[in-house]
Amino acid sequence: MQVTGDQHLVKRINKSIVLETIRRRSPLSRTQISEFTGLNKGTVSSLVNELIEENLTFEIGPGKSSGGRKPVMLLFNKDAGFTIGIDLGVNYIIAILTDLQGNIVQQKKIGIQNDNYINITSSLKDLIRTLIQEAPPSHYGVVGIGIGVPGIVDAEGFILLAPNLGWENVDLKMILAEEFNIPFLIDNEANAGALGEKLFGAGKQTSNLIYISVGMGIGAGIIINNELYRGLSGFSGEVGHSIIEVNGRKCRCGNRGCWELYASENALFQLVKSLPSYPFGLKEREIDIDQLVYLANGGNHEIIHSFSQIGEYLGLGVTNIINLFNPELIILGNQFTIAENWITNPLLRTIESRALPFSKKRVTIKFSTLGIKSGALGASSLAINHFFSKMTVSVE
Amino acid sequence: MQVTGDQHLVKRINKSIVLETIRRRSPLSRTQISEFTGLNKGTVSSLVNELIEENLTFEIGPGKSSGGRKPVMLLFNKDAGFTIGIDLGVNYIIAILTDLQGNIVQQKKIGIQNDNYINITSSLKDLIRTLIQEAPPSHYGVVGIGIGVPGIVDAEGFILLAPNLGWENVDLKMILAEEFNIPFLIDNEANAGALGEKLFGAGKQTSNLIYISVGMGIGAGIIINNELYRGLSGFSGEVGHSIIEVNGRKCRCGNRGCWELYASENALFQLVKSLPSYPFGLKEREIDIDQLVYLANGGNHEIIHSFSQIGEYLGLGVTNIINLFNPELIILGNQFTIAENWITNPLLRTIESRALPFSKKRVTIKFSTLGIKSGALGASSLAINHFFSKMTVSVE
DNA sequence: GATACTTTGTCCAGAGGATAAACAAATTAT
DNA sequence: ATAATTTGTTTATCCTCTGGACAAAGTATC
Repeated sequence: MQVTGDQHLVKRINKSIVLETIRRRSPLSRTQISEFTGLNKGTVSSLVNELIEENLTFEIGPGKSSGGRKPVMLLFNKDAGFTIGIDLGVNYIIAILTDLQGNIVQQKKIGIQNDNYINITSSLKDLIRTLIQEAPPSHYGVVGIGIGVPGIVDAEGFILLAPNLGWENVDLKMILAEEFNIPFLIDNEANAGALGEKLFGAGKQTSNLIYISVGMGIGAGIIINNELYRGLSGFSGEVGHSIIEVNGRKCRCGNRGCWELYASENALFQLVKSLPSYPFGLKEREIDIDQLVYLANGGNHEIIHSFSQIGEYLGLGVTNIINLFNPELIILGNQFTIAENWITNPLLRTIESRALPFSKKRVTIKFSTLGIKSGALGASSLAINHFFSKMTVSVE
Repeated sequence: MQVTGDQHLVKRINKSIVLETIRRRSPLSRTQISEFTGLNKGTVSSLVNELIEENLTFEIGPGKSSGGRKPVMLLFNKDAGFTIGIDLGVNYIIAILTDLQGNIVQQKKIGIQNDNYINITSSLKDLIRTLIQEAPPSHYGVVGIGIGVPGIVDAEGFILLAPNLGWENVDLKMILAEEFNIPFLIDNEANAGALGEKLFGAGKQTSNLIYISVGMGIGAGIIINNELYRGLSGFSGEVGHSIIEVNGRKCRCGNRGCWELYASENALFQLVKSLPSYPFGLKEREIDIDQLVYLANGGNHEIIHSFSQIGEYLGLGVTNIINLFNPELIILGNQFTIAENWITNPLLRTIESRALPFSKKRVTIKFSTLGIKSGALGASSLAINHFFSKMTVSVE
């Protein structure tokens, strides 16, 4: 049984369109909505009034006249509800509270170094509890909680495998739903990141983009026609395990020559450990990407060369992605972007010399600008998307 | 300005649904359509009557009673119009005439060995002219002409590059439209093949599939959520040029270590030429894939081993595709499928040992069953799709 | 074979929502 | 002060779907 057409569907479609228009273009007047959408003035009027009753928009008073009666300007009510976005990292949890436009109103960060499963879930619950309490009063309250996980998550939010957390087959959603009666949206952190960039970051103007998350491993989130592509079981984008060297090193995934063996944070650390002057006067536990960037900035040629080498390998995989998808936009995100200055040139050089001319010509490469909160923001955007998708229909 | 909802949209949506239901499930009765779709009986009745007036369906008389009045069975009128599908190969042109269900009613094949551009377009026109004349009389006539081209084609059907034909920037659509006032749909042969498999072949039941065309080069057509994914400029799927060997052989695309250097028909020929007992008593010009399969069937171990080696490399690229897309179904098509018996085992073995467990578990690998006409059928399906898409809307 | 029950497909009144046009209110231009 | 313009609401009309009534055409049962 499918979605058939009737008057209610028509109304839902048009109400979606009006709400989307207000979300994207407010402040604006009813007449402007009518012009932008092509809907009749009367129709817009009645739909807007319903949206006002539902607390999703409100009037902020008269605007400028253009030679007649002054328009009544409408604003999207971004404070009608709030979302919580959580970036569940390997060593940390970042949790944010955002309004419906993704503005951060509250944030927490805690360390979870080598913590076990019980402690992590308990910390998660604490964070969520606190943020819910700190949420300003609003009509819809906290409408959803998004969580980005460094691992393989299926379409229902079930965590199949998160190697760096040591998790396997964890139904995080169920565990959290015991305490909180709020929709949970759990997804791979690369998927969350892609959506975040699409809604709030460098990808706002773009309907086809690929977000490449370079951290300890490599993952990718694919947005096609403004929608996240999830593949068959919801865990596409395991691009870190594509083969770029047939007889390359062994990977713990069972394969050989996987891209992330040559181009991730992990790969960088391996490389750095083999350098003559390692450990550069640092204690071993202090070797992390921030320190390495610091050393590179200080002029350490060995480190600079290492970054350059990893940057080239990064470029190889990005080239493959460009050739395969022919995307408008590639956004590089996660930890490794800290090294942007040291990897940009080798990265772009590799792409320039290797990618197919046709695809290369129109693709843009950007680094994420959402910073350290990009993962959490992406997770929030899962929740925001979910909240609006319930009241939204589109036609093709 | 977007698509807004009104009564006409409702009607179009429901008429689409009814037509789709008839196309897919006929013969069936009005009541059955009502049950399948959830539409009211009266609504179905009036929409079906319109479809009958438009010659897209017709009544074939009473069906079996299930304890009451006999239903009037409806059939999709597959002969309401016809399409022409053309596989523009490197050495040949295959042209077929099909009904609206993709049944072949007429076919032609000609050789175009090393023919120049003028001769090829003139041959194309001849073929089209002939097939139009041979089309049975019908209400809509020839509703579209699809052409699959071995090269890079943009979203408007403009041929950017077809190296094996020696074509660059050819506006084939315009050239043909001079003589024929029929919609032309021109696309990469892998895209056409993917659509063909989705509509008529091994992919009927599947909404996410990838068709990999292995001929002189390798291309792929990607179908996501029942739709062809075209990327930014309409020429995604240049998967043959993904890097699988960082410092591998030079490719004429400018890159190194491209997959198709190791896994295509071309790669096989290179490999075979380096064998000790080459040319196996054949004249050089007789070395083609059919001959090699023939020799392998005759027990030639060197050839068998070559097939096996190419099969393994094929498996490497297929593994990458599986890891990246996590598709439900992979269909291997084009010339190389002739060697199915000799490459299946090494191919599957490689995938088995290399692909990520999660993705591997649910993917199915098939060989195309549409045979030598698969390209032309795919091209026809472009035209059929176009014909119905004009009268079709869908809601999400 | 007569009667009751089922199934099919059409018809019709009613409902919901969009549209165009009329209109009132508010503002600028002359 | 009057005319013209712009905004947003109201109203009459149109379109399409829906549910229910109904006629036609079967089957099942006694």
